[in-house]
Amino acid sequence: MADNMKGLKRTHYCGDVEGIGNSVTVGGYVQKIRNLGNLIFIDLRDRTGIVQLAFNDATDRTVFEKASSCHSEYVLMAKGVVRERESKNTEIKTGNIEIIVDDLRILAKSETPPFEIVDNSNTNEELRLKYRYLDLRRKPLQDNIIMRSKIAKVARDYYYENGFIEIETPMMIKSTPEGARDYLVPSRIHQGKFYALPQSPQIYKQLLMVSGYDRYIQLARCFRDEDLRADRQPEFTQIDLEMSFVDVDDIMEMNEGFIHRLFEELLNVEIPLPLPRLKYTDAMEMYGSDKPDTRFDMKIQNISEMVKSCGFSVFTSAIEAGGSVRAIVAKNAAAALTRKEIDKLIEYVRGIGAKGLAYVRWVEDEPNCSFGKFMAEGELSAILNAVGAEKGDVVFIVADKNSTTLSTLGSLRLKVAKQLDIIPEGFNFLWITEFPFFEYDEESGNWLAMHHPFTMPMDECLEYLESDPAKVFAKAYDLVLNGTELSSGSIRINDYELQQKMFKALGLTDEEIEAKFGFLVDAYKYGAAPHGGMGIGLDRLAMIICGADNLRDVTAFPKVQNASELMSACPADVDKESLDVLGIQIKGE
RNA sequence: GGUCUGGUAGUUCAGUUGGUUAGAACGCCGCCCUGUCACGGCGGAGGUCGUGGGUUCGAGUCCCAUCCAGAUCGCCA
Repeated sequence: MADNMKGLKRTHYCGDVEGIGNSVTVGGYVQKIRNLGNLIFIDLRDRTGIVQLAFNDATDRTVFEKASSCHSEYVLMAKGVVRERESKNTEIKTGNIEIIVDDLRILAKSETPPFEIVDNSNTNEELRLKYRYLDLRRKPLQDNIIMRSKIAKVARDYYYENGFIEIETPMMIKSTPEGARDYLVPSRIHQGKFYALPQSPQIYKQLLMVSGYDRYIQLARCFRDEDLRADRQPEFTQIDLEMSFVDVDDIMEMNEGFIHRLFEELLNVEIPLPLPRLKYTDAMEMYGSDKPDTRFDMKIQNISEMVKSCGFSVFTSAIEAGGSVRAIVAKNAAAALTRKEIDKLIEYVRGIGAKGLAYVRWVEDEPNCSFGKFMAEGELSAILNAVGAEKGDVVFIVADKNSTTLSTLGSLRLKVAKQLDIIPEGFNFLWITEFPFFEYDEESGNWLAMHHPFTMPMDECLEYLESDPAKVFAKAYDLVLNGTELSSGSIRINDYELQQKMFKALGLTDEEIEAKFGFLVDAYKYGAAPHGGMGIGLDRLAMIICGADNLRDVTAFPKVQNASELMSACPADVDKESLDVLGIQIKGE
């Protein structure tokens, strides 16, 4: 039987113990025992840190015996007097003191854990996830979870102070088949019908604007039944907000204020405002990505003009077909990128859809060029000169249709930068603005909405809505941090007539409109102020602030790559009776 | 869904060309130790080599299948 804590009340967290001569009571887990025979030290750990308990000849014999019976991860409460350590430990906050214990309670014993609870655990993550409740005892993980809580607090503080109202929207909603796949929820009283878990509270927050709540915020749980990534979990949290009587700049300004405060309060980092902005089209031209990592340069350069009449048919035929030839320059990379490394990169770009990769590796006096024999006298040096390449650099060139050229070089730019380890530390924010409204779908030959169909086109684009969809840009904006899309938002259409026009432009019939968005469209018949908003990915924000490279490290109970959770082993089978009640039959059974 | 990588004591790993009793460190257990903080010393236990087939006189090692985990592309705002 374990002891109880009768008569004891915790006075300090382990990491906060101080004041030589004070009588203190602490509680925590046994991190480490050093038993020297007639002298025992126990490192006691709680979420704030570690304090050393000491048991020696001044200690009561029963207490001493009890201390010597302790093992790793036992849960203890100890009362005693703080005194100075004979030799200090400079590694920890409480390293100058220890507690001479006169009352020790073993509140819970522990089996030897399947892995050691230490800061630098390199235990296989699979095992740690199975015993997540033990993994969560480790300080690095506790620090992340606590940091995440602080982010949530700053968000609430900031937006509340700016007049936002927190409103919960439903978790069980109508499935709206657009974008990602929904998780469906069956119901006993509606056999054959399903709720869906929200991919975002989008429609509800717009309705809240129709209802006049003016400024809404929610730390909203969202769900998407898609494959996972390091920065993608099937359930995640958005700092979701919506504002009325605003245009693009108002929303950006409000959220820049949050970013600034967040980094100042939590990391003591000053983020200069306003945050830089880049139009979508320019981002694609320069970085081949709508979420460029702008912590390093290596911009994409268009050399189509220079090579359109050169002797290399790969270049010329790409241009003749309406495509382009573009290059990036990896400065001082020739030594690091050997032929073998470059061959791997060529293989990589083929894997992501490019036909090939031309390169110039300038390591000796004469540049080594993969297409040199096709170039006339002076052509190569003209190119190198134009892209700003010097001895020691490597130039990569892709010739293809524009979208492939840009996306390939965009990915390659990131890959090469990581490989060369030239990405500096820091927090680099960037707004991407003026997204194209429509996206041409080559398969169906239709123009599809790039964002959701309630996004407001830019004022000056309205006239092209029917005549020239390619010229229509949206009042949509993404916030990018270090190459990660942190947030996405837009101004919504608040005009019923315009919304109808928009649906027509997207080729939706009245029946489809009614079935998909009936109640939302109807709501706008009754008047809505101009409004818009965005959702900031709390998980991704936490990941970057904590310096983690995976969402699992900032999520208390994360899912693994196949969307299952290893600790509880879910999803799981349910018994036949439960399915019968729901009127569900599993295919093949 | 495709491609790639990994799975050997509790943990992290090593394991030669296929060869007889599968090793190390940490952890764990026992004994000793009064100033440790990676405590130290002596001793000990601990393995269905992910799983199932196959090749072979013989498989941790080779082949096939499968499960689990990760990375990446597809997918995804």
